[in-house]
Amino acid sequence: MPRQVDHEARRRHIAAAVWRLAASGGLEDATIRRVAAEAGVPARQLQYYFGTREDLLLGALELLNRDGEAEARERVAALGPEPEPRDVLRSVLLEFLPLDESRRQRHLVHMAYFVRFMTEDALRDRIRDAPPELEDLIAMLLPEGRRDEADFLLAGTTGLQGQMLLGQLSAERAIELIDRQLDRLFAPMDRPADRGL
Amino acid sequence: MPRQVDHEARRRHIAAAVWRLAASGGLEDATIRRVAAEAGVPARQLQYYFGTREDLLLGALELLNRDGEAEARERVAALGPEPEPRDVLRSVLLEFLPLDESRRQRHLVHMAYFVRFMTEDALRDRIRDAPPELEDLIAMLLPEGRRDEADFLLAGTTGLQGQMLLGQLSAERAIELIDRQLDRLFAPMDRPADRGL
DNA sequence: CCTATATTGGTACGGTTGCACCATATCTTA
DNA sequence: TAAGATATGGTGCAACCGTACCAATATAGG
Repeated sequence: MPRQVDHEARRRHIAAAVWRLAASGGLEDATIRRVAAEAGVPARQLQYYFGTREDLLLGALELLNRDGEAEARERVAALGPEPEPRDVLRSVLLEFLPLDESRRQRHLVHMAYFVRFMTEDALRDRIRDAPPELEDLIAMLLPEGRRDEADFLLAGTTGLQGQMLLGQLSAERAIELIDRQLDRLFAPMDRPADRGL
Repeated sequence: MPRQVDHEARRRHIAAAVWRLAASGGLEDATIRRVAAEAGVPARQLQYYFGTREDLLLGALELLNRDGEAEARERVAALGPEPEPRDVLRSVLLEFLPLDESRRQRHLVHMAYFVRFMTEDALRDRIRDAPPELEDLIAMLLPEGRRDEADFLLAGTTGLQGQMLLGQLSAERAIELIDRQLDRLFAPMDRPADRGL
């Protein structure tokens, strides 16, 4: 057999080029030739490692998500051995905000894929399976597991994400808004649970 | 002078074709030739009424926003002469949800423009001026004008919009979640304002 | 060493893109 | 009616697109 090459590494290298282009100009900028130039490899290599352009975009998205989940898990783990539920929840929510370049680019790329998510059935199915567990997790971390508050909390966080990406909202303000909601939801229970349930 | 033509009507007719294409396949599907075919006019006409493709996309967006604002104002006005603040607020928030085909298409198109909003400076400036007044309005409609709650309420609503567009959330559930938040924020004030301020 | 095969390179093709350009038609005003 | 501005139509061009195809290379197993 001929030279063995680390496929995973090469795919990741190419995928990173897709991310950069998609984040700055949308999916339409991620053409095969442009991605190849951005990655510094011959265009033919993209064909070899990903196949068609559709496969390239899908593959790049999958790698992005994998990286994102790993990063998120890492940050939650960094909270220590037995973290407070509130801290875990806060960490999970903050994962949705573009607080560093890594997260910013990731969310930017997700936005670029958004329209395709909605119209192309292949993508649509893939996304409709994951998120219920996320809402479940948030509800579990909330005192008394208030589902309505959990759902709106998550929605609010993704809303803040959008405003931050548009430059309408500072990181400090976004975090402050989330902390205010957490203050309320984790408030001492010596009164009738302010209408959240 | 020659035949006079209703420019505004023609531009709107063409813009509607842009919306349909952008809503179903993203901005990259809104090529000059495709838009022309969708609108049933020669491609040359797009050049005449909009100029370059960039101008076409910008013009189509502007018409979309104008239509959206008009529709929203109409629905608020339909509440009657002296509506309750809560009803006005609810109406404003529901305007962000894709509750009918008109709003659904409008928000879909906005998503298609999203990445460009973030990167192209021309668009970026245009969007950074409008929204503060919206948050102000919401805060004003809220009892005691709690700014933090107002901001998070708007963020939450746009978050629900995204989930609905992805088919993850039903209209009923989204409205229910908003109404729960309104229940809480408009709750009687016989106790110390549940930590919102 | 040698050969089978994983990997790379380069290119060519049919199709589409945005746009500039030229000619024509149509109608209002002078 | 003459004329000139407004509006329309069609075509051509250079650039780019995705991808199929063919050749060359390099290396691991025999």
